[in-house]
Amino acid sequence: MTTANRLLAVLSLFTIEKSEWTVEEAAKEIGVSVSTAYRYFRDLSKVGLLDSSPSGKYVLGPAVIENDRKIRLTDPLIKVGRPAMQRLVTRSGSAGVALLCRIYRNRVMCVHQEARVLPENTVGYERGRPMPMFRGASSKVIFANLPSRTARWFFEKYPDEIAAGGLGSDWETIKLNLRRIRRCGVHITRGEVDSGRVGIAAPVFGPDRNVIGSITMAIPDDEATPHFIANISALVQAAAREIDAGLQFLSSGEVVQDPGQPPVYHELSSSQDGGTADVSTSS
Amino acid sequence: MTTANRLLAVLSLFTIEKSEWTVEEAAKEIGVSVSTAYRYFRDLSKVGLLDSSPSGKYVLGPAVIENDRKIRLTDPLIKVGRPAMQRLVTRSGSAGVALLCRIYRNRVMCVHQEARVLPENTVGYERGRPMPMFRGASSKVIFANLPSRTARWFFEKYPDEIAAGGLGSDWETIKLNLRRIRRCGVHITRGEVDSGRVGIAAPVFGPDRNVIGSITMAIPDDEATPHFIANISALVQAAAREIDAGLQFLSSGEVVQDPGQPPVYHELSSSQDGGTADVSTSS
DNA sequence: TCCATAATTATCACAGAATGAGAATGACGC
DNA sequence: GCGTCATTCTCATTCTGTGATAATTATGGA
Repeated sequence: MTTANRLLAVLSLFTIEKSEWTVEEAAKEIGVSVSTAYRYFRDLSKVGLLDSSPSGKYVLGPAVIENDRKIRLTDPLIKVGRPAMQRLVTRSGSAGVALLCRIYRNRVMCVHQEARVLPENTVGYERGRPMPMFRGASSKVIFANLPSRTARWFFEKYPDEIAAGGLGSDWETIKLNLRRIRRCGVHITRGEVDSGRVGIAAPVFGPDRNVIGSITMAIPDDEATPHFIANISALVQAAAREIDAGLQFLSSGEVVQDPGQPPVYHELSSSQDGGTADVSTSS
Repeated sequence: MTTANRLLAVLSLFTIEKSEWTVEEAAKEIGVSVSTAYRYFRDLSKVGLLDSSPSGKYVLGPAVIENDRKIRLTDPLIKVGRPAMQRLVTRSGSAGVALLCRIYRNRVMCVHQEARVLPENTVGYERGRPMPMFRGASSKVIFANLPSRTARWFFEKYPDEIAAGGLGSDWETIKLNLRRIRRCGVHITRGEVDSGRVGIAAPVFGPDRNVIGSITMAIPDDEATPHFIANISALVQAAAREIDAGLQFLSSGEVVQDPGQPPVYHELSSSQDGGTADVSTSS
């Protein structure tokens, strides 16, 4: 255990379940003396990552919120994705919510959401909440588009979770299911994450053509007529292609220090396979 | 410079202006060898605070977003403030946005915002953006309610900024202005932060009766009739008192691990001075 | 306002851990 | 497949973080 590790371990102590720590608690948990723990807490507080609340309790500090804003404003995926998502939500005419997710250490995490009506009808894929890789449209569509050896690695590490997600128990079956999802271009699930919600997701690819995340519309059950779903599937796919293109553009034209005026994307990316959505519901 | 300090300094390198760093750049900037910088980057990436994007560039990582969610879900101020703000926005009938701000190292920062229509009409007090202490209703109302010696300390450190904020150049004048704001209970500014917007703010006090933040309605200019402002002022004050009470409640009944059902607050806090708003516009 | 108690910082000798340079490995693009 | 760049490994040296206690500073109650 190095100093840096211990310092960061302190930061990792702060969870939703236990969001307040005293210096002594943390010292015991990490395994350092109280003196050292105080130094850690002081240094972390100095940069705003921690904040001391009354009576010696510490909590996560304002720098976290500030850093979050930095990400919101600079992350290429979010920067490119936001306008695409706004268009998606508007065009869809749905009361649902659009989600932008990305891979995060064997998990999937929502990094942005857009909706016409935002009274926080909290959805399972809440922003910042790590979600499993094998449940829900947003996750599965990513899983299906991973490089095959990566998918294989997941299978060997999490066979039970994959089976529980309804993707199969043996590698051959799984491979078939994943290919089907990949071929389809979108993936649709019903009530896997939130009961009463249908998720329609398409993969998002980075400049190197590897899947890096997904974009999803989560619509209420009662909107989910076949026709509406077909419509949204096309829109979701179009948005995904739009984001792909935007990311590619950003990574090529490296001169993106101060985005004087946002780059203009094709209204409907007419690239190779951005055609009609091959709708199919999978358990 | 200690190890912890250098490690955290690396994290602080990542700003909106320069959101991508290579290991070598950072090594030079911090003043360590490349080997060491790599260790730092590795440790920070391991806990998700950094993330390596292609071609050796690093950016802030997903743990930042995750931590932000932890704060949103656990910070007492936000937890208590959110429902109060939703009610405020609904009752106000305004197309404006409600802001919850808190003190942050000689600055003021918005930690939550609510609105009926959320098409991101970005307001100056954007969530996570540190703002000056002497401009705008949200800031000034906090400044005015600081303990007098703290206010004095600010005066000695930032006399020019205070003067620029229209609060006076000499301590006597400033003291009078601050008292006036304090007495009034709300503070109203026009176009100080965003042109075309009127800010109506009330202070929020912690369990120890010290000001810890403020709650604000930022409404469009054309809504700002005297009658409407009077209305909103009362609502903002009510919301502030509601939050005070909620914080007090939380800090007393420490048994708030799993909030089975949210505590119920008085619909309109009928406490000591929660009466009519003494509306007055100041520069 | 004062004191009592807890929270936090300062001190300092020593152990041990971080450091830096360069080699070795790994990844990636062409 | 090769060349280049990114990243990790190795290891001796030394410098820095550590821990126990003391000193100081908040904090809360009477």
